[in-house]
Amino acid sequence: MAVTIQQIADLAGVSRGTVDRALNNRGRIRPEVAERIKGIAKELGYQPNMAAKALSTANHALQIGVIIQYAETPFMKAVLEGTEFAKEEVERFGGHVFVECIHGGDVKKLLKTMKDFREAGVKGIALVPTDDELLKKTINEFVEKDRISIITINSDLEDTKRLCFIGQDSYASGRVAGGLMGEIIPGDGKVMILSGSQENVATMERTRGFLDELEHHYSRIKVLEPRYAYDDDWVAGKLLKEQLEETPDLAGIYITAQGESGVCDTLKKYRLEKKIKVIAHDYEGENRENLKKGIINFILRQNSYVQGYESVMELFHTLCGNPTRQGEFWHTDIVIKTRCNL
Amino acid sequence: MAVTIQQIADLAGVSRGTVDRALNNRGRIRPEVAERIKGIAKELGYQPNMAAKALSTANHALQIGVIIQYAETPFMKAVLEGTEFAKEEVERFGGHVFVECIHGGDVKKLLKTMKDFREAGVKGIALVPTDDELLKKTINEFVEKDRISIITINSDLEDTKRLCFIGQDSYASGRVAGGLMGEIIPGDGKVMILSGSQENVATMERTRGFLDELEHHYSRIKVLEPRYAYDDDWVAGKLLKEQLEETPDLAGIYITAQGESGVCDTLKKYRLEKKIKVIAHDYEGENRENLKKGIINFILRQNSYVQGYESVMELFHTLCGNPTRQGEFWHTDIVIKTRCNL
DNA sequence: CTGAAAGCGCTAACAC
DNA sequence: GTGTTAGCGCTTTCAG
Repeated sequence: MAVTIQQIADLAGVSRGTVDRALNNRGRIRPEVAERIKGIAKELGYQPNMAAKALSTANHALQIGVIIQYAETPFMKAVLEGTEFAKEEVERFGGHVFVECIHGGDVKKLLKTMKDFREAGVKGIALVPTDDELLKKTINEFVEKDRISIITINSDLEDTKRLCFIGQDSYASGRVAGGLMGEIIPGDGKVMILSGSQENVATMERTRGFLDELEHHYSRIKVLEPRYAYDDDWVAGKLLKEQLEETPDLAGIYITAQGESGVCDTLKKYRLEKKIKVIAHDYEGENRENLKKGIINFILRQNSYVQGYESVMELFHTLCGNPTRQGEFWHTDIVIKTRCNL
Repeated sequence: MAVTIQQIADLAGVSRGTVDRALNNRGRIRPEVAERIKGIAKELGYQPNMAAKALSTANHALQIGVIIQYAETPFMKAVLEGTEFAKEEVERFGGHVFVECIHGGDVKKLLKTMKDFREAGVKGIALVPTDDELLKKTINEFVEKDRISIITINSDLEDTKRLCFIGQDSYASGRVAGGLMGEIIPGDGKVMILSGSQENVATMERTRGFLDELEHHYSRIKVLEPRYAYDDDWVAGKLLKEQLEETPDLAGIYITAQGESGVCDTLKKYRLEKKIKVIAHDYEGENRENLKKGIINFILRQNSYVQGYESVMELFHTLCGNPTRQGEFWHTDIVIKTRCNL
């Protein structure tokens, strides 16, 4: 049998209520008593019973909020599937999960939703952030003043008091892309990098990883100057066309951002889809089709579903007294998809 | 607020106890009353509260057993890590998880442990099975007579009453291996398949998937007759040597089973480690080193950790009244590992 | 066959 | 500051 607060109370010669106050830093207790109780709990290896905790607090304290920006994108839709699944699980424990979708990036709406959640008594929030000073401040305020736990999904805000970040290691995934490219194109082939914009941290990191890997292990491959398509299919197609005119013997394309369909269409038009190797990110939407058809050779998946699922479950565990399970950074697997493991 | 048995009881004009008997088929209740109660529960969309269920039954009904055969192998060690993590989570809910390791394959000991678990009051068992008639019978008996839920890990016993199977789709992973090999060796290269034994279903399925993929999409690649190393490094090395004498221009090796180190050592001896591409399974033990060094080009990972973790968590959910989350087959992701995502 | 009531471990409101 | 107590929703005796 696991140790209970009653046992601690008996040993300390106090009541359950006092132990509860001590162990949960609720105040209204003499510091030296609190210390003594904590000592006994530690000695006994006390672990709170999550079922009991959930049962007794579910109706007020087990409320979790999720805020997804860019909810219209295929990628975030997969995140949402994960949160929905987690929602079901949490609600089976008597908790509540509120999911708010935001179209595109809209920090104002994000902040508004955070405040609404706080009013509603939410004790943990998982959100897809954007790099914004006011948002950072608000996060810190929520954590410190309101004791609301916050998790960043997909992109991080490192210099905040958030509980943790769940997402992919962009640099590492870029390196994986580089390693794959190195293997599948000729040793002295030419490679184009088609990126999003220089403001986007994630895609810049991917690019950096890609370059590092090729430089260190496939140094004879020639990597062309990155071009930026600003996540647009049409621009991506156009940039590729221009590149092909300059570099008719192009061997591979690494797409770090959106715009994959534009690339694939252009390749098809020029009948180059079997000749030029393509590596892209995000196993969602049209990418799946293009992978199946063999136009894209590899897709590096972010495991977005897992991000959605784990962010909610991590908050759930935290609220039930189970400390963080993975540390500050929770990097999801870099899953490589080929035509064969669709 | 979620619906509770009390609400159902009120509506049906009976007591909580009666509702409990009806909803959990405990008998000692008039059939027509039971039906009526079930009807009301359904209408109301009743979902039992897992926290309450866990709290009230933890000490007798939330006992889970895990039996791992071949526990000495690196692969199963990873499975064990997953079960240990799950164990902690379950025990935080007041449950109990007993883990029994078996050295090598030992059905007698497996059966003995199952019976011990049953005596101890265990209500769910996750086990790594071997294909054995008595084991199958015992599983069915446990499920039907003792109402103990059973999950098979890693390899399946399809024609039994087990709750589900958690493991990898061997055929699919073979196909992925084929697709990768097709990309990284020359279009008309020669490939060797180094397998375990013809009795091992999983490795035969991998081989079948590998062959299918190459035949359909890389038909000019020449696949040599499979050789069987019986999971032995020395034999594997020897078979490779023989193959190299017959086929000095070998371009790739697909290893479906154990014996990878033997292959890598031989390749190093002949200074062929950069020339011949190697694809293997199981990201554990020495394979990691050999992948890092570039001797192995790709490892297809089984996600053994996940298998261990999810098997226990699935039993936990089942015992807490949450129905199966994934269906009869729960195929874990086929994770491709390269030097870059170690 | 059915109802009543105790209890699982923890929290929170209320006394003192 | 500290103790007491009434729940949270479900299971499980024990009466009837």
